[in-house]
Parts: sequence; structure tokens; C-alpha cells
Amino acid sequence: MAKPATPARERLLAAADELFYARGINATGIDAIVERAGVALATCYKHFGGKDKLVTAYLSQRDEQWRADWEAAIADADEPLLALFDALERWWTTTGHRRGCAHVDAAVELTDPDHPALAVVAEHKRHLLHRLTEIAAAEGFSAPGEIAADLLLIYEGTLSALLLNITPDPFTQARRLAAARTSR
Amino acid sequence: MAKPATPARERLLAAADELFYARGINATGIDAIVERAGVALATCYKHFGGKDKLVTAYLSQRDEQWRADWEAAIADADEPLLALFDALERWWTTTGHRRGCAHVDAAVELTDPDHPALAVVAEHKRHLLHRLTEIAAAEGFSAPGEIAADLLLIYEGTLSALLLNITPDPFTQARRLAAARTSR
DNA sequence: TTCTAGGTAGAACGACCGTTACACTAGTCC
DNA sequence: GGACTAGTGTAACGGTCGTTCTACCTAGAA
Repeated sequence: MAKPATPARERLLAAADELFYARGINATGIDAIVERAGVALATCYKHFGGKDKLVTAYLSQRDEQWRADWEAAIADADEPLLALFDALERWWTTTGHRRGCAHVDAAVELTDPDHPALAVVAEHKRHLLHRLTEIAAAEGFSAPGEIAADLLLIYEGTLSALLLNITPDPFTQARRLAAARTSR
Repeated sequence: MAKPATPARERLLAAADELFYARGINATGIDAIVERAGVALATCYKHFGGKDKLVTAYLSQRDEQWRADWEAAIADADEPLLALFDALERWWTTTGHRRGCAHVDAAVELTDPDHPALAVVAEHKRHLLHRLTEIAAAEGFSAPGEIAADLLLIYEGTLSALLLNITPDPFTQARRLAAARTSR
């Protein structure tokens, strides 16, 4: 929250979130975001200074939101390690879009390896692995890093399955696989 | 093989394969492919008629290649169900690029749901599920469809983990998870 | 020889997009 | 009142890209 959250800035971020996710980053022009936000083009550039930074802010916001949702699910869950899939299913069923994980999409779309938004993607996934490892350790598992990596792999597979629509019920699958992996 | 495989056509497809995969579909212009192939621009349009169809041909070729590699791995493997991961690792270690699955990338990049190439993507993944189900049935598993879906989910997760570089050794992970799922 | 198929080279078009600049407005605070 | 801040609206620039067109070339078949 370095910058003040003015209404214009918030509306720009909300519009960017909708359009970047639904239509893709490269396919979405600044003009479309500005129009959706009901804001002047110059205002967008005053706040973000360019598309790259707007994309970065969009992904950061998604990361923040996801962490909050996940932590809430962890607090609610009987088995904290499986809360990942509770949060995923809640997110998936409450939003209408079908484009998988916004961070994975960005990693695919942003071809330039120096794009600043890619750092946010890497940090988002790093956090997933780190937090899963923490939870597994707290649950007393002997190899928490291995369990965390396996759950992350299952999670990524679920996201892909959702994006590609290849499997009838990815959530049930994911929970079955994850439960088998974490049973003792 | 409806069209004759003239040298120009082959070189165009080879160039498209390299560039579309390495730099992304949207970020790669026809000009770049034509230059890489050492072919005239008009020749490209005479063979493919447009970028959409070139992309479609590129993905079809990848699909064909992947099926052949996988079938070879199945023939070689002790456990046919796990050959998927043998083929994946061989492909990954013999090619230099790190952009995950070309078909998933296309599904992310091609925002227009009517893009003709998306049918190839869907068919590619449908075939994976179908063939895995066949093998599981041949191996005598009682719920071959379930096993196939689980293996496909693990496979997709591995591809994502490779793309995002989030996990130290996705192949070992994938084999461990898959072996646990198919043990009896 | 003539016809044809496949390939070449280069230019041009139209559209889109990220970015910048300029002139203007309205509220706020000293 | 004056200065500052945030926002508006429009126009233009420069670049990229998919696509089309025209003219030309070459090798082999009829």
C-alpha cells in the first residue's frame, strides 16, 4: 500500500483484474481497462506509469487476495493441509471465469524474461510452497518439504484441469490424491 | 497429411515450432517465422492461408510427435501407466526450452474461444485421458477412468511445476505420486 | 516451345496499441 | 484569492503485425 488508494486507482485495478483475467494480458489494451474503469487514460498513466506496472499491480493484488482467502480456509479447516483445495473450490465456484490461475497465465503470456510482473508470479508460488511446508511441519510430518511440494504439484494439476476442462470433477480428485498423500 | 509435404512447408512448420514454443504464439510474428524458415512471406500464405491455420498446424504436429514419443515409451516401459512420465522426462531433458506444454500455453494465449487451434488442444488432452484409461483397463484396474484422470492431473501438475520452476525435482515427485496411486 | 506450379522479393494497406502531450475543470488547503 | 492536487478529454506519434498484391523467376511437363 505504498500509494494512496484513491477511488480512480481502485477502479482501475478492479477493471484490470476483470479484463486481464478474462481476456488475457496481451489481448487487453489499456484503452479497454480505462473505459471499463470510467477513468481518463492520463489518470491511468499517472497512477501506474505504464502497462507493465499495471500488470504487476494486478498480480500483486491477486496474490494478496488469494493469501487472505487461503488463510481463512486454513483457520476453518479440520485438516489445514487440505484447506488449499477448500479455498480453491470456493474461489472457483464463486467466480464465473474459467482461465485457471492468473499467475500461471501471466507466466505463459509474458514472454520477456525481464518483465517485472514475473517476479510477483515467482513470489506467489514460492509463498505457496513455503506456507505449505510450515503447515506440514506444524502438523508433525517428518518430511514437510516433500509433502508441501507434492501438494503444490496436485494443486497446479487441479488448476490446469480446471482451465482445460479435461476432467469431470477435479476437486474430488485433488482431495482424494491429497488425502492419500497426507494420511498416516 | 492432406497437403503435400514440400520442403518449404516443412521448413515453415519447423520454424513455427521453434518460435511459437520458445517466444509464445502472440509474441511471434509471421515475419519472424518466414525469416527463420528462409522462405518468402507469400509462400507461407499460399501453404497455410493465415496465422490461425499455421498455429493449428503447429499444434497438430506437436500432438502427433507427442503421441509417437509416448507410444514408444509405453512399449519400452515395465509399467505402461508410468510411461507418461518417462516420455515427459525424456522430452524435457532433450530439448532446451522451459515453457511447459505447448497446448496448455496455447489455451492460455488464445483468448478467442472460437480460435480453430483450440480444438486441437482439446483433442490432445482428450486423447491423453482416453489412452490412459485404455491402459489402466488393460492392466486390469477396476476403475480405469478414475486412475486415468488422477494420472492426468499429476501429469498436468508436473508440467506446471516445470514451467514455473517451483519444485526441485518434479519427475521424482510425479513418479512417486503416480506409483502410489497405481499400487495394489 | 509453351504452360504451369512453386517459389521469391518487396512494397503497401489497415488496424491496433502503448505512450505522450496539451488544455481544461473542480475541489482543497493555506 | 492563490496554489496545489487529482482528474478529464482528445489528439497525435511511432511502432508492430496480419494480410494482400504485383512482378518476377525457374524447372519440369506437354
